[in-house]
Amino acid sequence: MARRSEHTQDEIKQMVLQAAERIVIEQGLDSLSARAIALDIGYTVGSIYKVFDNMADLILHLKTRTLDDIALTLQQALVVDDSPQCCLVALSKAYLTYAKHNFNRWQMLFNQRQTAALVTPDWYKLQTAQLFKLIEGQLKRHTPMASDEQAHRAAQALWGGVNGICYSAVLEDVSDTERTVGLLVESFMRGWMLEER
Amino acid sequence: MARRSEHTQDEIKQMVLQAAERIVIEQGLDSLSARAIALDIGYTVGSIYKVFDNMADLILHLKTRTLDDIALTLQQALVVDDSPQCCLVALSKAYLTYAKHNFNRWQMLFNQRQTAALVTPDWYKLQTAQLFKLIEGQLKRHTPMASDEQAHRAAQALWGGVNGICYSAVLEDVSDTERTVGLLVESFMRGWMLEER
DNA sequence: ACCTGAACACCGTTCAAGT
DNA sequence: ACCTGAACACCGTTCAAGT
Repeated sequence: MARRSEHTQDEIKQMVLQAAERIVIEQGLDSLSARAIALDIGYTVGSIYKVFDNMADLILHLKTRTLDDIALTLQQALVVDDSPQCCLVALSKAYLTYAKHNFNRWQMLFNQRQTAALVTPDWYKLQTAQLFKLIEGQLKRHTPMASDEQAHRAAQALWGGVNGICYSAVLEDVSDTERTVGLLVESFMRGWMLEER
Repeated sequence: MARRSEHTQDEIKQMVLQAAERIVIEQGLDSLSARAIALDIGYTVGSIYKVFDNMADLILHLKTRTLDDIALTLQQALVVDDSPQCCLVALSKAYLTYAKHNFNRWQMLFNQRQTAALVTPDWYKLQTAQLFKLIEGQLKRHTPMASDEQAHRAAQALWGGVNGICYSAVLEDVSDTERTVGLLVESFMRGWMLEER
């Protein structure tokens, strides 16, 4: 069989990613399979393994795309003139909205399906770190005298917290999560500010 | 084939749960399969489907056991005479320690593998709600004038937050999570207390 | 009645063999 | 060189047939 190559390997890679993303968005990560992707792009499974090491590798690349998407959404939620506190509330609510509107993609980020075996590569860690940098920036704007280490830890606490609320909100369809997230951010900021430093 | 029944259905159910739990603890949820359980208890897969609807149902029962275990651990972390704030810090750190020491079981709680299809039954929701009640209790002890609704929302924010930090701590092996959790709880409490009510 | 064994429709992954 | 098709070792789930 085989056929004259109609696509470069790089084109196939992009086709695989797009098809996989569509499946995740429409049916969730559990429905993602190499065979489903192959069917979608008109190749056979073997071709997928030419451009990705395995499914875990592919999923990691899907996650990266989603992280990019989230970073973009958060950037757009920032209004330059607003106070740091307002910005942090805005970022949190934008994140929550993203999680609700892109449920399957967002949830994929926290699903360890097979990925557990994989060592998280540095470029992925760097990317999640960049999301935290966004929070750190606002915290340092809010409390300029905070050290890098303090701002870093506070960002970890605050954003980790926001993420946790989103998670339980979505898993246990809790209502009125916007207010809960708002309460966390505002209480935390008020209390953090007052910490002896 | 078939053989004279050596165990009641209820005994088999317990054997299945115990074997499944062992597999999850030792190898993680990804390694759990009906065949592996069957092999372990000396029956065939068919027997599992006599006592559980499907794997999702079985996993839900495993989750319940873990939630019970966590509730017990948290109860033991409480020292009656301590201040509410100290209790909340103690609860959070006990939870974090549990998550680290029982990684596979704890992570199972947040894995939606197949379970997504299932509607979360009320008894499961009630059980998670009871964990939150533990937090709510301390919050009301701390600020007796808070309404039920306020204490509930604060518990949601605070415990959701603690959980989120545990999650990112464990996924991205962040170090020094104890201090980050401490910072969240202490800052939140300080800020919550000062909220106009 | 209880349990088995085999089947069905799926997986991820590999690789000899075709073009 | 590129791609296929079939294979291998797994899944979850069902159910006729044995005891």
